[in-house]
Amino acid sequence: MELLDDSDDFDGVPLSQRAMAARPAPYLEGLNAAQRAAVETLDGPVLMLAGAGTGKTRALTTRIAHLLIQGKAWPGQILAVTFTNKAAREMKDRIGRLLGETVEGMPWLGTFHSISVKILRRHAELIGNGELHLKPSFTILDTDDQIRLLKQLIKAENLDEKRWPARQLAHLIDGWKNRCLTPGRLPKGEEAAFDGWGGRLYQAYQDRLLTLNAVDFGDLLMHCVTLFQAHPDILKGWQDRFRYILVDEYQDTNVAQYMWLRLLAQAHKNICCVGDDDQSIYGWRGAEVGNILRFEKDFPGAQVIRLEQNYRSTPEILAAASGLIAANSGRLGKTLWTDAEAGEKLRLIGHWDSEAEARWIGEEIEAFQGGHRAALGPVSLNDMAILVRASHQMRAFEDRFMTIGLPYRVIGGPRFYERQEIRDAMAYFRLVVSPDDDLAFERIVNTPKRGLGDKAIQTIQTVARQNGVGLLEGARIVVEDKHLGGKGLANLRDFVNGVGRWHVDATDDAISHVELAERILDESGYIAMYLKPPPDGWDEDRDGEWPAIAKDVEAEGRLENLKELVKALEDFDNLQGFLEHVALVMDRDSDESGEQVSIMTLHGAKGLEFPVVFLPGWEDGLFPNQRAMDENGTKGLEEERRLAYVGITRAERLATITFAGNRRLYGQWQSSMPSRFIDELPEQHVEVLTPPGLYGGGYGAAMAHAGGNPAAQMQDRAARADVYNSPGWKRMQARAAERKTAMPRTGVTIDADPAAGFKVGDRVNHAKFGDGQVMGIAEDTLTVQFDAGFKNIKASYVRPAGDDQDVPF
DNA sequence: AGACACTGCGCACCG
DNA sequence: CGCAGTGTCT
Repeated sequence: MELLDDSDDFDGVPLSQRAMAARPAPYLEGLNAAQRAAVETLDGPVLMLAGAGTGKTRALTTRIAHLLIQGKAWPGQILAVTFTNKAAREMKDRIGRLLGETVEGMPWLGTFHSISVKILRRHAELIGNGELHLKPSFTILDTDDQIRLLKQLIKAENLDEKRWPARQLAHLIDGWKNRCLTPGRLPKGEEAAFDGWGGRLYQAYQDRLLTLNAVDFGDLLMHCVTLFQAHPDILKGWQDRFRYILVDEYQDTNVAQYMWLRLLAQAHKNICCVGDDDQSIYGWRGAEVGNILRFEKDFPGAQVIRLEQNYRSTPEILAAASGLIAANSGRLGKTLWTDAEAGEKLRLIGHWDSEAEARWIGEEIEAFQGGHRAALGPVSLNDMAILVRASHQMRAFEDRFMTIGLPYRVIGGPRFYERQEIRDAMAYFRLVVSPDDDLAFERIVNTPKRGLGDKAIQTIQTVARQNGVGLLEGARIVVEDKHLGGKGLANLRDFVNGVGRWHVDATDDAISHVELAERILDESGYIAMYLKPPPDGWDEDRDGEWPAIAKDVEAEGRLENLKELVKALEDFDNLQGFLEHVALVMDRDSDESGEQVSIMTLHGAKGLEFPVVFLPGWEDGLFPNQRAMDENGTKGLEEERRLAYVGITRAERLATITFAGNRRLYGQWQSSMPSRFIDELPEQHVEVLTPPGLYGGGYGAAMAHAGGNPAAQMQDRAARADVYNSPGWKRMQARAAERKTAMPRTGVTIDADPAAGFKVGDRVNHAKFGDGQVMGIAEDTLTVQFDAGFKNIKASYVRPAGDDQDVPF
């Protein structure tokens, strides 16, 4: 087959001639020796061990620019793989900047998944089981679809969904796919997983995916590998094409990705892998640190280049991080160093509970922002981040920051395209584009409510199966033959006709795909679902059009998201192109507007940096995470330690570690011990803070004990336990216990006047939402109408409007 | 079919 | 605690 005929691979003029004539290689200036070696060692296998903050991305992008400028390869002959879309985007930007122009001609710079899709689309018909095969138009299922599908299969086998949860099976199958184990390749022992049903259900799932013309994320990699293995000629074509291969975050590759890379690199061995074994934090989802540790064996003659000069952090931060990670075994070993001047020690502080922790961090952030920490000067909110171990920790901060009106942004969490309304809208688009997309049909046939319940769906399914057609076509037959009665039938007819109409529209140039999308969402009644219905007796002819008002704040947000979705369509030529993009790439909306503190998980923070970093929740069980340790023993603990290392090394100038004595878990208060990682921090680089004297001398004294004798604390865990057995600590616990028992579980507040004297109609002020009016009162919660809409808010968070006093707390 | 109450379960995460 | 999934009622 002809592989080199694609226009997208070779557009753009040879960069080599143009750029080389003009300048002698200014892009190499300012690189240190190691970086320069990493850039200039172009041929043969190279392992770039790049510690945190050592200019890895710079080396990588410069290397690509160098390849292009030296004329070693065309843009279309370089394969550059990243893990996240964000990383891919950033690399594209930076290469563009290096070359002084936008490089549209790097078609093979992307994530493992996006590149795999491109490859698979060209050979889809070769993926199959003999009877069925994929079509190039295959859809990519996300986790949600995957679970729904598995649930159906488990049901089909008459298994109890409680005893065999689909989630668990999904996990199992993902694990197999991560290791490139097709159903046929499962080792004997493993197919018996899931009480003996594992192998069988896996096979059934794969078959079902084929009939749906669909793949899941794991398939993208696995199918590529099996394709390459079964068709040497095709593999050869791709090997010839990709003359140079670069891989970012190599320590996070799993077995499937490793096989994928090896197959592609085998022929010419021009592969450059970049990674840091100390930052391997994805073992729990199949990443193999072994891949990076084994590189020199896999690629004999590999050159290993170490990037060890750190340009990001102060010596204190580096020393603390290095001291911590030294406790891990089996490292490749790196010594980060910096010539930056001395900065501040890491700070360590304990708090009574997670709320106190959030409160304190909030105050610190405000103090930094106001410049009240002289050493740093005023710090922008954008330059501060809170990095948590588990996402549930975020809530305490959100609550607190909301209360004090501190702008924040949560990074991670449910992503844009995972939201219900987006997925619904996408299902509409999918069904319009591919009428036999049964999963899309199932998702939206009764959304909005069309009076089609379980029974109606079953009828449609039966009819579809009898006629050997998809569900939409089945529904059409149901409508024609009137297998259904009453309202449901009429609604189903409208629905089927609507999809038919839109499908025609989609192939018609008369209407743009953006307009079409709006039309679909409108005519389907989907938008109306989130709008206030007109009152009874509202007559459009007489009263005019009922204005579009969202039902509530939540609906308002959803409508906003839908608007954004439609707007995003403008960047594409048609719906198909958009759907393709969204399945893999669509990120959450990143409104970069204004100054905001970032809150994110440690996993989400990898690759980022902030001048000021807060690391809350350093308690045994939470961090290191109990489950990680239970399930993976020492390996799990070491991965947690690497995560701690990643966290500390995000900080440029100041890192603050905090822990709380009590934390709510599943709604229950639990007390906990400070993290064992705290013991592992080199004491000379840590300053133990005494918390503000909220609780009198006892607590302060206890902390002073911890701070005054760090050595004792370091050497002997029992000594640290002493801290928490000190009289002050005990007094505090006793007092808190009193408060807890006084705080009844029934939810009745102790406050005699829970609504704090507010009555309906009062004007109130809230730190974040501004002025509003009380519309309703339930116990201690007020319903307040702000400019931003209605909010339910605890009475203690608002104050009478115009009252200049601080929020009572 | 749809609304509502009740019960049991669970926190990493990117494609 | 918050959610999703189930059961019960109208």
